Amino acid sequence: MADSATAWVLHVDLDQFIAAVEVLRHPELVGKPVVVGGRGDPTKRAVVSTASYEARAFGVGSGMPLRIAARKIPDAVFLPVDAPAYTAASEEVMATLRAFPGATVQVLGWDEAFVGVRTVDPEATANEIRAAVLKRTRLHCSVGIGDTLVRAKNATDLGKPRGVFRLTRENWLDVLGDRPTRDLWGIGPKISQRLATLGIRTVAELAAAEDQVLAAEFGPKMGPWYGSLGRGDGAAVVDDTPWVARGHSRETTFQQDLTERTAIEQAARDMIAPVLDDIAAEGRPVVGVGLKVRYAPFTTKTFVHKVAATTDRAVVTAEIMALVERIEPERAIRLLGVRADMAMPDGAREGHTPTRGGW
DNA sequence: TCTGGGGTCCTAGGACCC
DNA sequence: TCTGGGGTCCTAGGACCC
Repeated sequence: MADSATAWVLHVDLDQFIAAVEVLRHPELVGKPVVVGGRGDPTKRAVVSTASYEARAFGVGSGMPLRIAARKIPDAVFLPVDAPAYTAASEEVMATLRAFPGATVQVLGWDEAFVGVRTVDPEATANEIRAAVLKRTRLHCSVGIGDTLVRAKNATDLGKPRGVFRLTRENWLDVLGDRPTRDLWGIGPKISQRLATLGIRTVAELAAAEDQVLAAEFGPKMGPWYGSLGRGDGAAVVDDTPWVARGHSRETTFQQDLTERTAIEQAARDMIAPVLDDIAAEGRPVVGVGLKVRYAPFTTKTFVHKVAATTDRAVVTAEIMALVERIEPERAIRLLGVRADMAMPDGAREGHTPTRGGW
């Protein structure tokens, strides 16, 4: 009874993570506009992974084509994506979080995680975490505090950079009520547009919308789910059960569109190998395969096929190559993707949301 | 201005069965 | 000639996230 601490959800999010990692090992880049994306060549087809705050001041941000970024900042520093370096930095950050006494850590990506804690002063705990991460990794982060996962996640942006912000049932609508629904995690451009056709434009309007109305437009699960996002409701307990991948894939956008059948087949074979390596590393059988093809300029088709459980690389390869046969040979190919899905073990964590499996 | 790569989950519709 | 009701499985497509 002496313990008056209560359970809180913290959302820890590194500031400009990828750019920050690059600046750490290239100290001469401090204060410069740094743009990380693709192979670091702004004349190629690729997009920005992360831009430093200096680059963002010029209007460059994630998802923007590198060509456009180069036009906006001709003398920016362009760097290639170095996934192993970011994975290593990420593991240091996550280890720091897990070392926190009593913390439950649920990783969401390279640069963010939910942390469940019991504390009387969540702001103090958040700042202790920020200090610990900075000390061990020299990386700055921001922390959102919430009484649910959704509220903690939405709070983080309000604290950025290098800050802390708290969102609870009490202040949720005061802070976010007048904002567009697009600002919410899980509401993208398409859904916010469809919501607008129902007369729902703000977070407060979404929070007040009836499940029945939302279900009629978006389906029995997604409709009510969007309503709960508007209220910030949902899970309040951080779940650190290990995540089990559903499948693995590779996809490639060609610098020049492919038109030759043999070139397409060779590209597919080249992409299958690393997928099979990923799957072999998990030691689980393949139960489905898929193929994605983008016909230039921008029409995407997918083909999927269930297969009897197998660990035989030749069988999986043959199944995918059979899908390749369905590509229309007379059309130019801009993108090719191959995928394999694995059998799920008993007791694996269920996905809870459409946004991302596992939270 | 021209749009990456790796994931996850939901919905609609057709096939098929009883 | 007109044609039920419920259920499951599968495929294709769409939407979102980092």
